[in-house]
Amino acid sequence: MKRRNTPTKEAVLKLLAQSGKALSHEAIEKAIDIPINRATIYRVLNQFCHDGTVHKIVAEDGKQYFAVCMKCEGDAPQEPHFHFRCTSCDSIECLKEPVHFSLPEGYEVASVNCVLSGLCSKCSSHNSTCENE
Amino acid sequence: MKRRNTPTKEAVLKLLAQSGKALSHEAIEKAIDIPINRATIYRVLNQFCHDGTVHKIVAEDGKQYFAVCMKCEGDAPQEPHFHFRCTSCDSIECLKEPVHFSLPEGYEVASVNCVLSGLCSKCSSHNSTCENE
DNA sequence: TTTATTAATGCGACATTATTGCAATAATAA
DNA sequence: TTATTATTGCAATAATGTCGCATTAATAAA
Repeated sequence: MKRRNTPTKEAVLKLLAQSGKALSHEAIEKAIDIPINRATIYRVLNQFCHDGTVHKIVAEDGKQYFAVCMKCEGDAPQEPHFHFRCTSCDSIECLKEPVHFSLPEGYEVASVNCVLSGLCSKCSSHNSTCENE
Repeated sequence: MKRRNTPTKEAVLKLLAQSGKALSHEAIEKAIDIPINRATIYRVLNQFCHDGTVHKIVAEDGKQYFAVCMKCEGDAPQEPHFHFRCTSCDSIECLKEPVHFSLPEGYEVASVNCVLSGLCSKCSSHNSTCENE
């Protein structure tokens, strides 16, 4: 199916790229300057995923987050990497850290979903040494 | 809050232990011989998690799966490990493979949720060499 | 520039997962 | 045997994500 350029797609992709993080549909809906329907956001995001522009992460909260593929070089086919979810500022970021593992005989991996949760550097330092902003 | 032994708890824990896998509330409800309400299953499972008897995994389908902590020795405080979700037989198992990673300065990890998806050895061999059962 | 094609969108409805309040039940202590 | 209160079932609810359908609009064709 041929793609068309629309304000919606541009806005979503721009937002994802600028934020540099993985965002939920809700975060996108809030952060974006034009009103976009929830169903549309999902359709756009899934299309991006299908086209390889964006990748999806499912966190332990069971929600889907979407991030551009990737600040890094970009030509390599996107090595699986860890994601970090800060439970304080509720954002998810892609880590440089690649995911390494070995599997028992006969197993075939199709996708990798690895999320570490806790406090990012900002929030952990806030908690220990600073006041909240 | 003090715990009480009930047929429900016994049945759920026994099922999880016997299966050796991570099960969803739905799988538990189906597999168990006595009828148990969905809400009750979740409450029991979350209680087990809280008590450290069971751990929770969230797969890329966004669903929660629960597994006993663990066939292995059991005295060590349960090292984070990979989980494998077979998309064919739709089961999740704990892998021996531990999760290793390093984090940027200042980050603090509270929980680890790593799920690999694909075909387990049984299903991948069925696909390539055998008929379906 | 105008028209035709069909991808994209908004809306409402829906399926699913998970949680919560409340009254009834039952496990344990007294 | 009785009292206490953890546990359970039920119904209601919140939230996430998907789908069908009619309308709109991006792009190609005339």
